[in-house]
Parts: sequence; C-alpha cells; structure tokens
Amino acid sequence: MMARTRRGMTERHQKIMDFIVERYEAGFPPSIREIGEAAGISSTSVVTYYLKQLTEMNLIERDPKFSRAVRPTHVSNKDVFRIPILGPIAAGLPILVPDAQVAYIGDEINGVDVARSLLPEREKARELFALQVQGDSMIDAMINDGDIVILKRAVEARNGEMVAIWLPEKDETTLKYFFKEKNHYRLQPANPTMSPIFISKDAPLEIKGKVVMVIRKLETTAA
Amino acid sequence: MMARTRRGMTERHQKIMDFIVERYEAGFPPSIREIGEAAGISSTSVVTYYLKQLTEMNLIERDPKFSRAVRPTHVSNKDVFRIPILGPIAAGLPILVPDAQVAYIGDEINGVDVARSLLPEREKARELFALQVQGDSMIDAMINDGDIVILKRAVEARNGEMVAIWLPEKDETTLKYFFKEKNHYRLQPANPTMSPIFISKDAPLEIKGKVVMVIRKLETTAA
DNA sequence: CTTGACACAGAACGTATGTTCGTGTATTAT
DNA sequence: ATAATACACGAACATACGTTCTGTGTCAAG
Repeated sequence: MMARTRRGMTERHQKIMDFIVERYEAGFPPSIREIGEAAGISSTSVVTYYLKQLTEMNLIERDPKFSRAVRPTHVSNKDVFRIPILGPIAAGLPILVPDAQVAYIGDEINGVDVARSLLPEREKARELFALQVQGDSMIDAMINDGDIVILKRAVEARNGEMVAIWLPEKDETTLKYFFKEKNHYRLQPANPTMSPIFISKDAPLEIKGKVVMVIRKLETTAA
Repeated sequence: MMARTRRGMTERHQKIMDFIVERYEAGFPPSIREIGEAAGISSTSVVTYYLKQLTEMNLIERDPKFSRAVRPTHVSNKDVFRIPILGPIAAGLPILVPDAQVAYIGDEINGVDVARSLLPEREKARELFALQVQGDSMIDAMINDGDIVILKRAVEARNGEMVAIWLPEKDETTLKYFFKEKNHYRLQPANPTMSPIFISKDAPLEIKGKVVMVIRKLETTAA
C-alpha cells in the first residue's frame, strides 16, 4: 500500500491534480465526490484529506464559501499555454535547455502565451520552452533579432524537422532543417537562397530541441 | 415595469448574461441563487425562468447533471483572439483587405488563435486580419512560405513600421519597413543584408495594413 | 369583462455537496 | 513494545442547490 515517502506526490495526489486541472480548464471545477470517483476514492473524507495537502503544497486554491470552488494555483488559463522564455539564443551562445523535469509550479518569470490551438496536438507544457533571438545571426533561418523561438525538448530529430543544434567544434548554435544522409548530416537553412552545410557523422553535434514555432512581434504606434 | 418587447433582451437578461460570462471566465460558474443575487432577483424560480429563455436563445448551455454547470455558448475565450485568415499573400497578388465593418459574428471559416497578451494594447478584433504567405516571394522580409502574417488595417504608417504595400506600377505586394524621407519613401527589407528600394513620393503606393505579428508553425513528427 | 401570456415571488422537496467524527490498519520512530 | 504518523473507509449532518408547484399582479387582445 506504499506509504508516502515524506512530502512527495503519490499517485493519488497526481490523479487528483490532473483531474482538477482538466475540469478547471474545461470550465467546470469538480465536486468532492466527482474527484473521489475520478481518483478511485470511495470516501469524501479522503478527498478532503488530499485536498488539504494539495492546498498546503500550494498546488490548489479553494474557497470554502462556494461549492466546486477549487482551482489549480498555477493558473494555466485553459486556452493558452504560458511558455517560459528561458533566455537568449544567438549563434555564439550555447542553448539553455531545461532539465528533464523542471517543476511546473515554478513561478513564471517571463513567458509567451500561445493559444493551444496553434500547438501541435496536445503538447506537454513541460516539453516546451522559448528563447528570444539576439542579434542577426539567425537570418539564414529567416529569423530576426527579437523573434521568439518556441522549442520542444529533443535530442534527436527526423528528416525535415527544424532543430536547434549546438556544434561544439565551431562553438556555435544554429537553427537548421535537419537531414540525415548517407555519410553526413545536411543542415539546410530555411532561406531557400542559401546553401546547406554538411557535418560529418563522426563530428560532434548536439540537438537541443525541435523548433515548433516562431513568433515575431512588430511594433505599431498607436493608431 | 417594462414588458418584454417580444423576444428581446431585457435588462435582466443582460445582467444575468454578464454575470455568467464574468464568473465563467473567472473559472467558477455561479449557482442559481448567486445569479439571482447578482441580478437582484429574490426567487430561484425566476432565475430558472430566465435561464430557460437564455438557453432557448442559444446564449447559454446547461448540464442538468451538475450544479453550477452553466456556460455562455458564444465562448468568447477571453485570453484568445480568433483572427480570420482572409486569404493568401504573395508578391504577385493584391491584398484582400476587409471592408470597414465586417460582421465579427461571421462563422469563422479559417482563423488563427492568438493570445491577447501577445497583441499590442487592446487591439480591436475588427481591425485585425491574417494572411497566409504563399511562395518564397517574401524572403526579403524574412518571411517564409506558409507563415501567417497578422495585419492591422491601415492606410498610412509611421516611420519604422512594417507595412503591407501594394505598388500599382509594379503590380506587386510587398512587406517592408516604411520610412518617409525628403523626396521619397524608403522601403527597407527586414533582412539587414538586403538593400532598400526607393519610391518617389509622386508614384502611386497603397498601404494596406501594418504588420502586427508573424507566426511560423513548424511541423514536428510525434515524439 | 374575461382570457391568457408574461414577469415575478415564495415555498416545498429531493438530491448534491462539504465538513466532521469515529474507526481501522499499516508503517515509522522511540 | 508503545506511541505517533500517514493513509484509508464510512456514516452522519447541516447547508447548498436545482426543480417544481402555487399564487399574484400587469397588460393587451378578444
């Protein structure tokens, strides 16, 4: 029956959290009994027990004045993903990639909101991060100074995907379409007027992520 | 006490709708009694009475299985703007600009959802439209085949803004940074390695809109 | 004047909902 | 061994909630 190791998230905590998030994002927060049913708990008191813990862990908020008044603290507004901007990206800089499991409770310092409908499938929020392009070094990827690049954590890629690559031999970060060919990797610039570069399969090459989206915001003075 | 003119919205309908929208967007739909209190109605049966009408008017949806299960039908998801994609944009094509007041109720045939936080200020949804880039003719604007360009209706621009311009003499649509200088307009490509073009102030030049945002979606195969 | 649709109030009823309390059982610490 | 702790169940209870039924006043049509 697995005791809780000490202040950790058990499977039940997780199940309850997931259900609350799902229902909250759907617009209708659940009742105690609905949570119990979803998590396979027969007694409402056990749900209350877990809800109290989740509240203390600061993962949910409740309002005792209303029924069904429970919501995840991290406010992942239903239709929008807030993707954290982890730092700059430039040819001369290595890429900051988050560790496997960054706490998703983490206070979002800086982020972009992206409509979920724009994201492929049901991406895990955990897998996505954003970098802001610094300088003109990405112009061969048709990416401008100030653009925001949204990436998905990945260490390998399939042919035709645009990836962020760190080339240790050149001390260089680059964004290119990736193709694995007979004896080499072909890294193709997005700009069709530019030529690909070829990297030997023996040479070091670190894929840091797949490019999912590029967002460019232009300034317009108030009309 | 003002009779209902016949299938219209009275002040009470409006108050109730507003309250439901407010609460739904806040994440906690209201109970019958809460609606009553907000609308100054003393009897729950009267609230039910109005809720039934609003349901028939197709303004709200209810689920009798759950309490507080009421939501506005029109789902004006507060965090997201749906911007209609009106058609393609390419160097050889004129731009389709919507007339001053296109009905925003219009069934959204095709559109992009954009988080409101990404848009400058509180843009009027009416003023924005999107075009999808066709072909490689916009590469000097660092814009790719398939990119989505979000524009704001405009017929003039200030220096430094990126605008969509129709050049009648060349039969050409172009996206350039706009600068009005002594004797000419300077149209500067976004790509810093490319040279500006100059247009005489006497030559015809139609500004069709200001570029507000560019969105590039990349395909990634399922992990 | 009567009729009926409309807008509203109040009460009653059954179920939903959240809280609390008593109990039991492993596991861990002393 | 004993006590404390974490986890779980079920019952009981007061209140919240949605539905339904009865009644009242207004207004326009007949």
